[in-house]
Amino acid sequence: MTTRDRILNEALTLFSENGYDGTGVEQIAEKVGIKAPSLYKHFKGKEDILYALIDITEARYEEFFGSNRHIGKLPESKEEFMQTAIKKVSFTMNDPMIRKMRKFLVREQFRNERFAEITTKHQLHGIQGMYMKIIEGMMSKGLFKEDDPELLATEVTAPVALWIAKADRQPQCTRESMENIEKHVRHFCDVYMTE
Amino acid sequence: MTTRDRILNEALTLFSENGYDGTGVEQIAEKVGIKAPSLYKHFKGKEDILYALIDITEARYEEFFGSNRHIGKLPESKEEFMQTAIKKVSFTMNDPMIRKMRKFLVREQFRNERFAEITTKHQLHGIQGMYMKIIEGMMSKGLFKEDDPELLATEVTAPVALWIAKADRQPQCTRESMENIEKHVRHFCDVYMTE
DNA sequence: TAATTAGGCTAAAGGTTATTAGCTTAATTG
DNA sequence: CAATTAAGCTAATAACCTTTAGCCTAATTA
Repeated sequence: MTTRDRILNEALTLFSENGYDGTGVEQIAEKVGIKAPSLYKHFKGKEDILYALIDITEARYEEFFGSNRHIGKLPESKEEFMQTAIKKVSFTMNDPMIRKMRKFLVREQFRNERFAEITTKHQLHGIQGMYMKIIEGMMSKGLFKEDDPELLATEVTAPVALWIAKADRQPQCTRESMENIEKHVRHFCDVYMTE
Repeated sequence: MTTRDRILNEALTLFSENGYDGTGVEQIAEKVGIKAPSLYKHFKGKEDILYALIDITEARYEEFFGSNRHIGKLPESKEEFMQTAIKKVSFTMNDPMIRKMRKFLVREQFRNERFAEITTKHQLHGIQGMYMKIIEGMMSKGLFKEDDPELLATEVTAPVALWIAKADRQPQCTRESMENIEKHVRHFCDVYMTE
Protein backbone atom coordinates (compact mmCIF):
# COMPACT_ATOMS: atom_id res chain seq x y z
CA MET A 1 0.00 0.00 0.00
CA THR A 2 1.54 3.28 -1.11
CA THR A 3 1.83 6.32 1.13
CA ARG A 4 -0.66 8.10 -1.07
CA ASP A 5 -3.20 5.35 -0.48
CA ARG A 6 -2.55 5.35 3.24
CA ILE A 7 -3.15 9.10 3.31
CA LEU A 8 -6.44 8.67 1.50
CA ASN A 9 -7.42 5.89 3.83
CA GLU A 10 -6.74 7.78 7.02
CA ALA A 11 -8.25 10.96 5.61
CA LEU A 12 -11.47 9.10 4.80
CA THR A 13 -11.62 7.73 8.32
CA LEU A 14 -11.06 11.14 9.87
CA PHE A 15 -13.36 12.99 7.49
CA SER A 16 -16.14 10.50 8.18
CA GLU A 17 -15.69 10.92 11.91
CA ASN A 18 -14.94 14.62 12.33
CA GLY A 19 -15.80 16.12 8.97
CA TYR A 20 -13.50 17.85 6.53
CA ASP A 21 -13.40 21.14 8.42
CA GLY A 22 -12.99 19.31 11.70
CA THR A 23 -9.91 17.42 10.55
CA GLY A 24 -6.41 18.88 10.41
CA VAL A 25 -3.72 17.87 7.95
CA GLU A 26 -1.54 17.24 10.97
CA GLN A 27 -3.98 14.63 12.26
CA ILE A 28 -3.98 12.87 8.92
CA ALA A 29 -0.19 12.90 8.75
CA GLU A 30 0.10 11.57 12.29
CA LYS A 31 -2.18 8.62 11.55
CA VAL A 32 -0.12 7.85 8.46
CA GLY A 33 3.08 8.14 10.47
CA ILE A 34 4.64 11.10 8.66
CA LYS A 35 4.83 14.84 9.29
CA ALA A 36 2.29 17.25 7.83
CA PRO A 37 4.56 18.90 5.24
CA SER A 38 5.30 15.49 3.75
CA LEU A 39 1.67 15.25 2.69
CA TYR A 40 2.42 17.92 0.13
CA LYS A 41 4.72 15.54 -1.73
CA HIS A 42 1.59 13.53 -2.57
CA PHE A 43 -1.19 16.12 -2.76
CA LYS A 44 -1.32 19.77 -3.75
CA GLY A 45 -3.24 20.62 -0.62
CA LYS A 46 -5.94 19.55 1.77
CA GLU A 47 -8.69 20.15 -0.79
CA ASP A 48 -6.85 17.91 -3.20
CA ILE A 49 -7.27 15.04 -0.77
CA LEU A 50 -10.97 15.80 -0.48
CA TYR A 51 -11.47 15.73 -4.24
CA ALA A 52 -9.46 12.56 -4.61
CA LEU A 53 -11.70 10.97 -2.01
CA ILE A 54 -14.91 12.01 -3.70
CA ASP A 55 -13.58 10.59 -6.96
CA ILE A 56 -12.85 7.31 -5.26
CA THR A 57 -16.22 7.29 -3.54
CA GLU A 58 -18.00 7.86 -6.84
CA ALA A 59 -15.97 5.18 -8.59
CA ARG A 60 -16.57 2.64 -5.84
CA TYR A 61 -20.22 3.46 -5.97
CA GLU A 62 -20.36 2.89 -9.74
CA GLU A 63 -18.55 -0.37 -9.27
CA PHE A 64 -21.10 -1.59 -6.72
CA PHE A 65 -24.40 -0.33 -8.00
CA GLY A 66 -23.86 1.10 -11.48
CA SER A 67 -23.46 -2.14 -13.34
CA ASN A 68 -25.71 -5.16 -13.46
CA ARG A 69 -22.86 -7.27 -12.26
CA HIS A 70 -23.79 -7.07 -8.59
CA ILE A 71 -27.37 -8.09 -9.08
CA GLY A 72 -26.35 -11.69 -9.51
CA LYS A 73 -28.92 -14.25 -10.50
CA LEU A 74 -32.54 -13.42 -9.78
CA PRO A 75 -34.03 -14.94 -6.63
CA GLU A 76 -36.52 -17.66 -7.49
CA SER A 77 -38.71 -17.56 -4.41
CA LYS A 78 -39.98 -15.26 -1.69
CA GLU A 79 -37.60 -16.82 0.81
CA GLU A 80 -34.64 -16.40 -1.49
CA PHE A 81 -35.51 -12.78 -2.23
CA MET A 82 -35.72 -12.04 1.46
CA GLN A 83 -32.48 -13.77 2.29
CA THR A 84 -30.44 -12.08 -0.43
CA ALA A 85 -31.99 -8.72 0.45
CA ILE A 86 -31.06 -9.08 4.10
CA LYS A 87 -27.59 -10.22 3.16
CA LYS A 88 -27.03 -7.23 0.91
CA VAL A 89 -28.23 -4.85 3.63
CA SER A 90 -26.05 -6.46 6.23
CA PHE A 91 -23.04 -6.05 3.96
CA THR A 92 -23.80 -2.42 3.12
CA MET A 93 -24.36 -1.68 6.78
CA ASN A 94 -21.24 -3.30 8.16
CA ASP A 95 -18.53 -3.08 5.51
CA PRO A 96 -16.07 -0.58 7.02
CA MET A 97 -15.13 1.13 3.75
CA ILE A 98 -18.71 1.58 2.56
CA ARG A 99 -19.72 2.76 5.99
CA LYS A 100 -17.02 5.40 6.02
CA MET A 101 -17.89 6.60 2.53
CA ARG A 102 -21.54 6.87 3.51
CA LYS A 103 -20.78 8.94 6.59
CA PHE A 104 -18.30 11.04 4.62
CA LEU A 105 -20.98 11.81 2.02
CA VAL A 106 -23.66 12.55 4.59
CA ARG A 107 -21.38 15.08 6.25
CA GLU A 108 -20.17 16.78 3.09
CA GLN A 109 -23.27 16.51 0.91
CA PHE A 110 -23.91 20.27 1.05
CA ARG A 111 -20.38 21.27 0.08
CA ASN A 112 -21.20 21.66 -3.62
CA GLU A 113 -23.29 20.35 -6.50
CA ARG A 114 -21.07 17.38 -7.13
CA PHE A 115 -21.17 16.15 -3.55
CA ALA A 116 -24.92 16.60 -3.53
CA GLU A 117 -25.36 14.58 -6.71
CA ILE A 118 -23.16 11.73 -5.59
CA THR A 119 -24.97 11.59 -2.26
CA THR A 120 -28.30 11.36 -4.02
CA LYS A 121 -27.02 8.65 -6.33
CA HIS A 122 -25.68 6.76 -3.35
CA GLN A 123 -28.72 7.13 -1.13
CA LEU A 124 -31.51 7.01 -3.64
CA HIS A 125 -30.85 5.84 -7.15
CA GLY A 126 -28.19 3.30 -6.26
CA ILE A 127 -29.70 0.52 -4.24
CA GLN A 128 -33.09 1.58 -5.47
CA GLY A 129 -32.10 1.13 -9.10
CA MET A 130 -30.68 -2.27 -8.31
CA TYR A 131 -33.91 -3.35 -6.65
CA MET A 132 -35.95 -1.98 -9.50
CA LYS A 133 -34.16 -4.32 -11.87
CA ILE A 134 -34.53 -7.26 -9.52
CA ILE A 135 -38.21 -6.66 -8.91
CA GLU A 136 -38.83 -6.08 -12.60
CA GLY A 137 -37.19 -9.37 -13.42
CA MET A 138 -39.10 -11.25 -10.76
CA MET A 139 -42.35 -9.62 -11.76
CA SER A 140 -42.00 -10.90 -15.29
CA LYS A 141 -41.65 -14.35 -13.81
CA GLY A 142 -44.79 -13.89 -11.78
CA LEU A 143 -43.09 -13.77 -8.40
CA PHE A 144 -44.27 -10.22 -7.74
CA LYS A 145 -47.82 -9.00 -8.20
CA GLU A 146 -48.23 -6.66 -11.15
CA ASP A 147 -47.27 -3.15 -10.05
CA ASP A 148 -44.84 -0.26 -10.75
CA PRO A 149 -41.34 -1.67 -10.09
CA GLU A 150 -39.92 1.79 -9.47
CA LEU A 151 -42.39 2.53 -6.71
CA LEU A 152 -41.88 -0.86 -5.14
CA ALA A 153 -38.13 -0.42 -5.21
CA THR A 154 -38.51 2.87 -3.36
CA GLU A 155 -40.82 1.32 -0.84
CA VAL A 156 -38.53 -1.53 0.00
CA THR A 157 -35.29 0.49 0.11
CA ALA A 158 -36.31 3.77 1.76
CA PRO A 159 -36.98 2.38 5.24
CA VAL A 160 -33.76 0.40 4.97
CA ALA A 161 -31.84 3.58 4.18
CA LEU A 162 -33.29 5.36 7.22
CA TRP A 163 -32.42 2.54 9.59
CA ILE A 164 -28.94 2.26 8.23
CA ALA A 165 -28.54 6.00 8.78
CA LYS A 166 -29.68 5.52 12.35
CA ALA A 167 -27.17 2.74 12.91
CA ASP A 168 -24.45 4.94 11.43
CA ARG A 169 -24.98 7.66 13.99
CA GLN A 170 -25.95 5.40 16.89
CA PRO A 171 -23.90 2.22 16.47
CA GLN A 172 -25.43 0.77 19.63
CA CYS A 173 -28.67 0.56 17.64
CA THR A 174 -27.20 -1.57 14.87
CA ARG A 175 -28.92 -4.75 16.01
CA GLU A 176 -32.22 -2.98 16.59
CA SER A 177 -32.01 -1.42 13.12
CA MET A 178 -31.29 -4.80 11.58
CA GLU A 179 -34.32 -6.31 13.29
CA ASN A 180 -36.54 -3.51 12.08
CA ILE A 181 -35.20 -3.95 8.57
CA GLU A 182 -35.96 -7.67 8.63
CA LYS A 183 -39.47 -7.05 9.89
CA HIS A 184 -40.00 -4.48 7.17
CA VAL A 185 -38.65 -6.64 4.35
CA ARG A 186 -40.82 -9.56 5.45
CA HIS A 187 -43.87 -7.33 5.51
CA PHE A 188 -43.00 -5.95 2.09
CA CYS A 189 -42.76 -9.46 0.66
CA ASP A 190 -46.04 -10.50 2.24
CA VAL A 191 -47.82 -7.58 0.65
CA TYR A 192 -46.30 -7.44 -2.81
CA MET A 193 -45.18 -10.96 -3.65
CA THR A 194 -47.39 -13.72 -5.00
CA GLU A 195 -48.63 -16.90 -3.29
CA MET B 1 -36.40 40.70 18.09
CA THR B 2 -33.53 40.86 20.55
CA THR B 3 -29.90 40.81 19.47
CA ARG B 4 -29.58 37.40 21.06
CA ASP B 5 -32.34 36.05 18.89
CA ARG B 6 -30.88 37.61 15.79
CA ILE B 7 -27.56 35.97 16.57
CA LEU B 8 -29.25 32.59 16.93
CA ASN B 9 -31.12 33.14 13.71
CA GLU B 10 -28.11 34.04 11.63
CA ALA B 11 -26.03 31.32 13.25
CA LEU B 12 -28.63 28.71 12.36
CA THR B 13 -28.64 29.92 8.77
CA LEU B 14 -24.87 29.80 8.52
CA PHE B 15 -24.49 26.50 10.36
CA SER B 16 -27.07 24.90 8.08
CA GLU B 17 -25.24 26.16 5.01
CA ASN B 18 -21.57 25.83 5.94
CA GLY B 19 -21.60 23.71 9.07
CA TYR B 20 -20.43 24.66 12.54
CA ASP B 21 -16.74 24.24 11.80
CA GLY B 22 -17.14 26.03 8.51
CA THR B 23 -18.66 29.11 10.09
CA GLY B 24 -16.69 31.85 11.83
CA VAL B 25 -18.00 33.99 14.70
CA GLU B 26 -17.02 36.96 12.58
CA GLN B 27 -19.43 35.85 9.83
CA ILE B 28 -22.25 35.51 12.33
CA ALA B 29 -21.51 38.93 13.79
CA GLU B 30 -21.38 40.52 10.37
CA LYS B 31 -24.79 39.14 9.41
CA VAL B 32 -26.22 40.46 12.66
CA GLY B 33 -24.59 43.82 12.07
CA ILE B 34 -22.24 43.88 15.04
CA LYS B 35 -18.56 43.09 15.62
CA ALA B 36 -17.44 39.64 16.71
CA PRO B 37 -16.42 40.58 20.27
CA SER B 38 -19.91 41.90 20.92
CA LEU B 39 -21.24 38.35 20.55
CA TYR B 40 -19.57 37.59 23.85
CA LYS B 41 -21.96 39.93 25.64
CA HIS B 42 -24.69 37.44 24.72
CA PHE B 43 -22.97 34.06 24.66
CA LYS B 44 -20.03 32.57 26.54
CA GLY B 45 -18.49 31.36 23.30
CA LYS B 46 -19.13 29.84 19.90
CA GLU B 47 -20.06 26.46 21.41
CA ASP B 48 -22.60 28.18 23.59
CA ILE B 49 -24.42 29.31 20.44
CA LEU B 50 -24.34 25.76 19.11
CA TYR B 51 -25.85 24.34 22.29
CA ALA B 52 -28.49 27.04 22.45
CA LEU B 53 -29.45 26.15 18.88
CA ILE B 54 -29.71 22.44 19.55
CA ASP B 55 -31.92 23.21 22.57
CA ILE B 56 -34.17 25.32 20.39
CA THR B 57 -34.24 22.69 17.66
CA GLU B 58 -35.23 20.01 20.14
CA ALA B 59 -37.90 22.20 21.69
CA ARG B 60 -39.36 23.14 18.34
CA TYR B 61 -39.35 19.51 17.39
CA GLU B 62 -41.23 18.53 20.58
CA GLU B 63 -43.71 21.27 19.88
CA PHE B 64 -44.40 19.99 16.39
CA PHE B 65 -44.34 16.23 16.72
CA GLY B 66 -44.15 15.39 20.42
CA SER B 67 -47.70 16.26 21.30
CA ASN B 68 -50.93 15.05 19.80
CA ARG B 69 -51.88 18.63 19.11
CA HIS B 70 -50.60 18.64 15.59
CA ILE B 71 -52.43 15.52 14.51
CA GLY B 72 -55.65 17.43 14.32
CA LYS B 73 -58.86 15.59 13.60
CA LEU B 74 -58.55 12.22 11.92
CA PRO B 75 -59.12 12.16 8.16
CA GLU B 76 -62.40 10.47 7.33
CA SER B 77 -61.66 9.27 3.82
CA LYS B 78 -58.87 8.14 1.55
CA GLU B 79 -58.91 11.47 -0.27
CA GLU B 80 -58.74 13.45 2.96
CA PHE B 81 -55.87 11.35 4.29
CA MET B 82 -53.93 11.94 1.10
CA GLN B 83 -54.58 15.65 1.03
CA THR B 84 -53.60 16.27 4.64
CA ALA B 85 -50.52 14.09 4.22
CA ILE B 86 -49.36 16.04 1.17
CA LYS B 87 -50.06 19.33 2.94
CA LYS B 88 -48.02 18.30 5.96
CA VAL B 89 -45.13 17.21 3.74
CA SER B 90 -45.24 20.41 1.75
CA PHE B 91 -45.07 22.45 4.96
CA THR B 92 -42.20 20.42 6.41
CA MET B 93 -40.36 20.66 3.14
CA ASN B 94 -40.72 24.38 2.56
CA ASP B 95 -40.92 26.08 5.94
CA PRO B 96 -37.62 27.99 6.12
CA MET B 97 -37.02 27.48 9.84
CA ILE B 98 -37.74 23.75 9.80
CA ARG B 99 -35.63 23.37 6.68
CA LYS B 100 -32.66 25.06 8.31
CA MET B 101 -33.00 22.98 11.45
CA ARG B 102 -33.12 19.81 9.39
CA LYS B 103 -29.98 20.69 7.45
CA PHE B 104 -28.28 21.81 10.67
CA LEU B 105 -29.04 18.45 12.26
CA VAL B 106 -27.97 16.44 9.22
CA ARG B 107 -24.61 18.21 9.23
CA GLU B 108 -23.96 17.98 12.96
CA GLN B 109 -25.58 14.61 13.74
CA PHE B 110 -22.21 12.94 14.41
CA ARG B 111 -20.97 15.64 16.79
CA ASN B 112 -22.09 13.77 19.92
CA GLU B 113 -24.72 11.47 21.41
CA ARG B 114 -27.21 14.24 21.95
CA PHE B 115 -27.08 15.46 18.35
CA ALA B 116 -27.41 11.89 17.13
CA GLU B 117 -30.47 11.25 19.29
CA ILE B 118 -32.23 14.42 18.28
CA THR B 119 -31.56 13.69 14.62
CA THR B 120 -33.04 10.22 14.97
CA LYS B 121 -36.06 11.60 16.77
CA HIS B 122 -36.48 14.18 14.06
CA GLN B 123 -35.97 11.87 11.09
CA LEU B 124 -37.51 8.67 12.33
CA HIS B 125 -39.65 8.69 15.42
CA GLY B 126 -41.18 12.11 14.87
CA ILE B 127 -43.28 12.13 11.76
CA GLN B 128 -43.41 8.37 11.93
CA GLY B 129 -44.92 8.44 15.40
CA MET B 130 -47.45 10.97 14.27
CA TYR B 131 -48.51 8.79 11.37
CA MET B 132 -48.66 5.73 13.56
CA LYS B 133 -51.29 7.45 15.69
CA ILE B 134 -53.22 8.63 12.65
CA ILE B 135 -53.17 5.22 10.97
CA GLU B 136 -54.06 3.50 14.23
CA GLY B 137 -57.05 5.77 14.64
CA MET B 138 -58.18 5.31 11.07
CA MET B 139 -57.69 1.57 11.26
CA SER B 140 -60.03 1.32 14.21
CA LYS B 141 -62.60 3.09 12.07
CA GLY B 142 -62.09 0.62 9.26
CA LEU B 143 -60.46 3.05 6.87
CA PHE B 144 -57.21 1.06 6.81
CA LYS B 145 -56.94 -2.66 6.30
CA GLU B 146 -55.94 -4.53 9.44
CA ASP B 147 -52.12 -4.41 9.74
CA ASP B 148 -49.26 -3.24 12.00
CA PRO B 149 -49.64 0.56 12.26
CA GLU B 150 -45.97 1.00 13.15
CA LEU B 151 -44.81 -0.74 9.99
CA LEU B 152 -47.27 1.15 7.85
CA ALA B 153 -46.15 4.44 9.36
CA THR B 154 -42.57 3.61 8.45
CA GLU B 155 -43.54 2.64 4.96
CA VAL B 156 -45.41 5.82 4.25
CA THR B 157 -42.88 8.20 5.86
CA ALA B 158 -39.49 6.74 4.91
CA PRO B 159 -39.66 7.48 1.16
CA VAL B 160 -40.93 10.95 2.00
CA ALA B 161 -37.94 11.54 4.26
CA LEU B 162 -35.53 10.50 1.51
CA TRP B 163 -37.09 12.78 -1.08
CA ILE B 164 -37.15 15.69 1.30
CA ALA B 165 -33.46 15.07 1.95
CA LYS B 166 -32.85 15.13 -1.78
CA ALA B 167 -34.71 18.42 -2.14
CA ASP B 168 -32.68 19.85 0.75
CA ARG B 169 -29.41 19.22 -1.00
CA GLN B 170 -30.66 19.80 -4.56
CA PRO B 171 -33.28 22.52 -4.32
CA GLN B 172 -33.79 22.43 -8.07
CA CYS B 173 -35.33 18.97 -7.50
CA THR B 174 -37.95 20.21 -5.07
CA ARG B 175 -40.79 19.91 -7.56
CA GLU B 176 -39.64 16.50 -8.76
CA SER B 177 -39.40 15.29 -5.16
CA MET B 178 -42.86 16.56 -4.43
CA GLU B 179 -44.26 14.70 -7.45
CA ASN B 180 -42.55 11.50 -6.40
CA ILE B 181 -43.92 11.90 -2.91
CA GLU B 182 -47.45 12.35 -4.22
CA LYS B 183 -47.14 9.30 -6.42
CA HIS B 184 -45.85 7.30 -3.48
CA VAL B 185 -48.56 8.42 -1.07
CA ARG B 186 -51.26 7.61 -3.61
CA HIS B 187 -49.81 4.16 -4.13
CA PHE B 188 -49.58 3.62 -0.39
CA CYS B 189 -53.24 4.52 0.04
CA ASP B 190 -54.28 2.25 -2.82
CA VAL B 191 -52.52 -0.69 -1.25
CA TYR B 192 -53.31 -0.28 2.43
CA MET B 193 -56.63 1.57 2.64
CA THR B 194 -60.05 0.03 2.32
CA GLU B 195 -62.70 0.31 -0.42
C1' DT C 1 -29.21 62.98 40.14
C1' DA C 2 -25.76 59.58 40.88
C1' DA C 3 -24.57 54.96 40.15
C1' DT C 4 -24.88 50.92 37.76
C1' DT C 5 -25.70 48.01 34.02
C1' DA C 6 -26.15 46.59 29.14
C1' DG C 7 -24.26 46.37 25.00
C1' DG C 8 -21.58 48.18 21.64
C1' DC C 9 -16.58 49.21 20.08
C1' DT C 10 -11.11 48.79 19.14
C1' DA C 11 -6.94 46.55 19.92
C1' DA C 12 -4.62 42.74 20.65
C1' DA C 13 -3.34 38.26 22.56
C1' DG C 14 -2.83 33.54 21.79
C1' DG C 15 -3.76 29.55 19.45
C1' DT C 16 -4.29 26.75 15.47
C1' DT C 17 -3.76 25.62 10.66
C1' DA C 18 -2.40 25.17 5.93
C1' DT C 19 1.33 25.85 3.33
C1' DT C 20 6.21 26.91 1.68
C1' DA C 21 11.34 26.82 1.70
C1' DG C 22 15.08 24.42 1.97
C1' DC C 23 17.78 20.48 3.62
C1' DT C 24 18.82 15.41 3.67
C1' DT C 25 18.90 10.74 2.25
C1' DA C 26 17.80 6.73 -0.26
C1' DA C 27 16.45 4.96 -4.49
C1' DT C 28 16.33 5.12 -9.37
C1' DT C 29 18.02 6.07 -13.73
C1' DG C 30 21.28 7.47 -17.52
C1' DC D 1 29.46 5.77 -11.10
C1' DA D 2 27.20 10.21 -11.48
C1' DA D 3 23.03 12.55 -11.62
C1' DT D 4 18.45 12.94 -10.71
C1' DT D 5 14.30 12.12 -8.48
C1' DA D 6 11.24 10.82 -4.67
C1' DA D 7 9.98 11.41 -0.25
C1' DG D 8 10.95 12.33 4.13
C1' DC D 9 12.32 16.07 7.69
C1' DT D 10 12.76 20.84 10.42
C1' DA D 11 11.84 25.54 10.62
C1' DA D 12 9.18 29.14 9.62
C1' DT D 13 5.51 32.03 7.50
C1' DA D 14 1.19 33.92 7.01
C1' DA D 15 -3.43 33.76 7.57
C1' DC D 16 -7.19 33.04 10.32
C1' DC D 17 -10.01 32.50 14.38
C1' DT D 18 -11.67 32.62 19.00
C1' DT D 19 -11.50 35.00 22.93
C1' DT D 20 -10.09 38.67 26.38
C1' DA D 21 -9.12 43.40 28.06
C1' DG D 22 -10.48 47.65 28.43
C1' DC D 23 -12.98 51.73 26.87
C1' DC D 24 -17.29 54.34 25.75
C1' DT D 25 -22.16 55.57 25.70
C1' DA D 26 -26.93 55.19 26.51
C1' DA D 27 -30.34 53.41 29.32
C1' DT D 28 -31.94 51.95 33.69
C1' DT D 29 -32.25 51.94 38.49
C1' DA D 30 -31.62 53.43 43.38
